[in-house]
Order: sequence, then structure tokens, then C-alpha cells
Amino acid sequence: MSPETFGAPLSSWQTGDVSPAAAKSRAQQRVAQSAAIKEVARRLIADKGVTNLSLREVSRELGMVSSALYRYFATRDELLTALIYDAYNELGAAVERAEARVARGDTRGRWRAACLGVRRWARANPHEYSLLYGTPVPGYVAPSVTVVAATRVTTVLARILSDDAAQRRARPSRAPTRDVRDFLQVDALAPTMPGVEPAQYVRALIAWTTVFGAVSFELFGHYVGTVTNYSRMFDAVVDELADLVGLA
Amino acid sequence: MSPETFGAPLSSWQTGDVSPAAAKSRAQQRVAQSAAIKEVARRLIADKGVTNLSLREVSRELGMVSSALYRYFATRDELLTALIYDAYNELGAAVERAEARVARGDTRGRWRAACLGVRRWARANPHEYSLLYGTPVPGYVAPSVTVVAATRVTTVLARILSDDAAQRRARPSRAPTRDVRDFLQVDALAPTMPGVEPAQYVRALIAWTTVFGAVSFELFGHYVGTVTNYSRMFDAVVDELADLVGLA
DNA sequence: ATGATTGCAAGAGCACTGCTCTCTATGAGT
DNA sequence: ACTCATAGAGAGCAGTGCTCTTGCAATCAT
Repeated sequence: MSPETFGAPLSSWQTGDVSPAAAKSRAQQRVAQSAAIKEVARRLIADKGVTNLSLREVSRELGMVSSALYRYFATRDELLTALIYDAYNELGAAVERAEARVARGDTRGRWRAACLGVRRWARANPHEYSLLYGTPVPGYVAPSVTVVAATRVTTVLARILSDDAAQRRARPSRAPTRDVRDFLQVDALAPTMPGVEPAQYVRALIAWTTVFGAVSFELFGHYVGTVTNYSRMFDAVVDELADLVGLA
Repeated sequence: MSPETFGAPLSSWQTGDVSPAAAKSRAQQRVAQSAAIKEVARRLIADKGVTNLSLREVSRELGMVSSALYRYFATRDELLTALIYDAYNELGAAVERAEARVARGDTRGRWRAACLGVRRWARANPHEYSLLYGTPVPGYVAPSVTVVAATRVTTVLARILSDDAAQRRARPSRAPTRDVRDFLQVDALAPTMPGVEPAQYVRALIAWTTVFGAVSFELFGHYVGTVTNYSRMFDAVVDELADLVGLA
């Protein structure tokens, strides 16, 4: 029961209340309740990890009974999918913001900022990062909607490479030893980084993979005994990767 | 009940039986039962993933009651830890075997074989790979015993770099721009790859990270829409990494 | 050989989970 | 004002990890 039960009811503009008890249209209530559920679930995941997320606990915190939750999310996986979608967008937004702060001409600085943005977000939200880049939930096939949300980070990285290529017109690239068309979706990749030669795609792929690989290794404890200062180590890796892809 | 219940009992050397029903000492029975439990658990994980592993199902398959299982593994996590330990050793052994098949002088071939060994094992045992390199179970701190098992693969990779460095005595390495002593456990690393200059460690780290990063990305679905032929892509990546670390 | 001790498994039970079903108020649309 | 869809309540099912007690059987010491 909310406090409004006693005395004169307050309307939402007075209380700043966003709870579904405030007067709202049915549709508004529904999205508000959905958001409240996701918010609580998010916090619980942040606290105790995905595997320990229980719908019953979420419902308890919201003061409702567990069965009522199924009006909003048909299954636990559906709730998780919604959270994954949100998390991808949050990570993407964080990286975009970090990268946007650097002068356009400084492609290496932008690369550094974007990579650091990934790591920063991951360290701030380790369990949500795991949700995205850890073991996928069994039987889970990413709905296409989450797939496009997932591309926000790679889009940023691709644009940096593209801008860098545009800056210095003639790139003295090594001769391609393999035709990447044999194993990469060149038609899909090319539009995202115009100006970058397909011969460079493998290195770009390595850079992308290494950024997330390093963050995962750090978070999942695989660097224990090897690395003493993760921040400096990551900086060094990111710089070396910038060299690899040939950033200015 | 095993077949030996009827007719003349056969001893284990005749049947090749490893079931605890065969006549054995108490200690032998215990390890046999432990092994049986792990074997069933392994199969169930391979089938349905870690999160769907249930101790009760394991006990059911073994024809015993669930509480009996706790004589062997005090908790679910303890069973998982045992499985993780075994998996690390299996992966390590597989990589060692693959790498050993290549002539010692062919360091690039050995590198390729080792990396392919990782990917091959991961694809053959995706759920166990996830157990090792996916999201760690929450609250799980790797017991030191699993840590050393985990180093088997990196030991192989380090030795390849070391042997390569020994072959061509004077390496024309670029000047180190950073002192890796600031962020790497150089004292622990150096003995594992004698002859390799610390300035090369960052690249070695990238190579190691990328190999597992690429395998994880492939298995966890992050390359969907980007890569069309995973085997060829992995080959290209491995080759590029060999270039990066300067293999012959 | 006999008696004490120890180890293994069974069974019942607790607190929890995801999820389904039926039922009842209450708000929305006619 | 009367329908009617909807959000939530409540009970319940099948499953989970784990604990505790009880009985039996193999081992050990005498």
C-alpha cells in the first residue's frame, strides 16, 4: 500500500511520484510498471549476478505477487532479453559519449576514448557486461532487436577507422595475403567503414576482438598472476592495437 | 543394479567395469564413484549447459538419492570446481598434443597448431569452454589448483615464442615505448618465455587474448553478421597474430 | 572372531525457484 | 450505466539445493 491510501490523495505532479499508483492512463501505467520491474531486476543483477536473479524477489520488492509479474514479461528469459537490450544501448551510448568528447581529427585519441569507454562501463557494470559478453543463456537466440543495439559500439569503432583512412588519402598498406571475401561479410562491412580497404578488415576484427577479450579476461579473472595494473595494461594494449590498424 | 548381480561375479579387470559395484577397496570405490558423478555431470553439462545442471538429475542417472551425492561433493559449486579443473587439464592436454605434432623448428606452424587446438576443443566442448572462459559463477574464486591447470595453454604459447626467439638470435625489435614492468608481472612471466624481450610482452598478451577472444566471440554469437566462414577467419587471425608477435 | 567405529546411502523435509491456473476487483470504452 | 478487458491476488505444481536423521554394511582394533 502506498502512503496515498491515507488522507487526501496527492496527484503525481505534487509528489513527483512515478509509481503506478499515480493517476495515469492505462498505457502509461503499463510502461511505468515495466520500467519499474526492469529497474529492480537490474539492481538485483548488479548486486548478485544474473543467475541469482529471481522473479519472485523482484515482485517482492515491488510489493506485488510473483504471478502478477507475468502480465509484463511472459518468462524470465523475456525479462532478461529486455535487460540485455537496454544494456547494449547503455554501453553503446556510453562509448558514443566518450568518443564524442575528442576532437574529430584526433583519430587515435578517439580510438583510445572509445576503448576506454568500453572498459569503464564494463567495470562499472560488471554483471551487466557479463550478461552481454559472458556465457549466453542456454537456448537463447538473440532477437534481431538486440543485434542492432549490439552494433552501436562497433559502429563507433568502424567510423574511427574510416575517418582515419579519409584523413590520409594514400595508405601504404601491405599487400593482402588473403581475400577476406572468403570469410567476411564484406558487403555488410564495407558501408560501415568507407575508405578502409578490405585487406585491413582482419586487423580491424582483431582490434575489436581484443578490446572485448581484454575486458572479459580482466573481469573474469584470467589475468590474475599476469597483470599488476589493469588500467595501464589496457592503455598499452589499446595503443598497440591502434598501431596495428594503422591509426595516425 | 549392474549385471554382475546375476550369475558368477566378474572382477573389474574382466569387464573393464569402473562402476562402484565391482569389488574394490573403500578408497577405490570412492574415487570411482566420484569419477562416475563427474562423468554424468559432464555429459549433462555438455547437453544442456551449466545452468541446467542439477544435482538431483545426476543422482537420478546414477540410481542414487540426491542426498547421497553430498558425500562426494559438499556443494554444487564444489562439483563445478572439480569439473572446471578437469576441463582446464583436458584443454591443456589437447593443445599440447596438437602443438607437439609439428616440427620444433617450425615455430609458426606450432603457433597455428596450438591456436587451432584451442578452437577445436572449444567447438567440440562448447559448454565446458563456457565453463572456463564464460561468465564465472558468482562468488566463485578460482582455487589455486585450477589456476595452475589453466596455465597449461599459456605455457605452450609462451614456449613457442621463446623457441622462436632462440632460433633467430638478434631480433630487430622496435624500441619499447613503455616499461611493461609498470603493469605486468614480469618476474613471473620471464621464466616462462626466456629469450623474449619484455618489450614484446604486450604483443604476446594481445595474441593470447585475441585467440580466446575470437573463440569466445564465435561461440557466443558475436560474429554473426560479420563472419561467414569461421575456420578461415580464425586462420587469418592466427596468422596475423603470428606476424604481430614476430614469428618466423 | 567379535565388538566398536566409520562411511555410505536412503528418506523425509525445508525454503526456495519458474510458471500456471482461477478468481476478483477496478478502471476504460460503449 | 453496463459491459468487458485487465492487473493483481492466491493457491498450487513440479522442480531445485541442501540438511538432518536413521539404518545398514564394510572396515578396523581388540
